[in-house]
Amino acid sequence: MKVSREQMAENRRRILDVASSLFRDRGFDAVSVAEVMKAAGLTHGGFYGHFSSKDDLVAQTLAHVLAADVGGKTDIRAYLEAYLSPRHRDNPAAGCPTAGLAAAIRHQTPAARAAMTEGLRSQIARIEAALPAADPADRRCTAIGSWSAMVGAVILARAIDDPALSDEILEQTRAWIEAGIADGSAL
Amino acid sequence: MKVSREQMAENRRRILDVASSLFRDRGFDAVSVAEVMKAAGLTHGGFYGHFSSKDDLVAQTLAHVLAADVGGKTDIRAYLEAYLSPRHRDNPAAGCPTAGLAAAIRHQTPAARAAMTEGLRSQIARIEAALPAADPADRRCTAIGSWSAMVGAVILARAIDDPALSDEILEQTRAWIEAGIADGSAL
DNA sequence: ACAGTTATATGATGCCTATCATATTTAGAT
DNA sequence: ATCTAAATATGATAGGCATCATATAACTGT
Repeated sequence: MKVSREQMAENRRRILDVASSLFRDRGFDAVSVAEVMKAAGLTHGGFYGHFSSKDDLVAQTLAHVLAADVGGKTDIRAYLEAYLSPRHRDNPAAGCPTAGLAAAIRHQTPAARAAMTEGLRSQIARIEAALPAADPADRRCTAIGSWSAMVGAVILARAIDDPALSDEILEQTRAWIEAGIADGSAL
Repeated sequence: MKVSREQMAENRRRILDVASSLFRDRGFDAVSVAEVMKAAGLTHGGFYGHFSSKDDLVAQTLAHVLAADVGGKTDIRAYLEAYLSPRHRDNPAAGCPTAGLAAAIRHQTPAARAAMTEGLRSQIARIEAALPAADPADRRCTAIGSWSAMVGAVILARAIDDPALSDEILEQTRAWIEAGIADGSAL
């Protein structure tokens, strides 16, 4: 049955929200359109009223979740600690979409790749801004290197079954990044 | 038709080889059992003579490809340069299985996770050994931090559609890691 | 209030794929 | 040489899923 304009907008938002969690949690392929709709409290039929295809949902979900504004000034140490924490590693559904989905984007449509490109660009800028003042070239190098290490560490920590090694990956990567931020940095 | 014992062993090896390339290239889900067999020059029916399920193939493929011995002493600079190169980024099928598959392993069976755990452990050891002598604790920190950054950078570089930014991710991550190796390192 | 439009629901359809059954051929033992 | 068991080929089977068709109901503008 028809619903109000705002209701429909809210439904759409809810679909994108639950899709982003489900995708982060289980990957694009393992989550069916019907499952997303059900999690949003709807049935599968209405899906194509909102999106033209599952690929479209994927792309829009990425744009939605990667646009998630980060508040004001970021405390880089606190961010690092939260990002490279067991808590973040163990909660992909609520965690960083880049860590959860970046590797899968290679197999998605151009629209999805474009969304990830913009997301990455702004994330790098965000980290650059949060870094202690320094030569801008060094700041960018540090921002990119640190972000690569953060994403890589969470992916690796999630991939293995040895809790001690997994914890160590997070902890050592954090120490390594902090060391790189601490010194004057750059070659 | 039946084939010789060695022929069968070679068939099995070829299945694992082509599977490892196909999986790295397109992901576990996007590659069908029939496609793997065809690429190995066989038909789909014989598959279950070699493996008990597709999950079994995935796990054995990982063990197979992650066991790929690395030759002798590694030159860390050369390794870094090759790993963080556009060439490696653009050839996932022949590239590092960790960069290509680590993120997907979260969704695989325990056997697959176990294979990745061992692969990661030995890769860290390999990098530790290749690092310039230093306090062992620092070496381990550097090895883990660097490996996280390498894997993360290739994943990010592959995920985006802007060639310039993608190149920059690789290049800056390389510079960042080299800077970390160069100085006395560690916090 | 009414009519028409439209958001969702219910109910197909058809494809793809993992897995299984059966047939065929030939290596390997006798 | 022959017989048997094993490896692969050919040919189902069945379930899941994206997508589409049609029905229903209720918002919106008049």
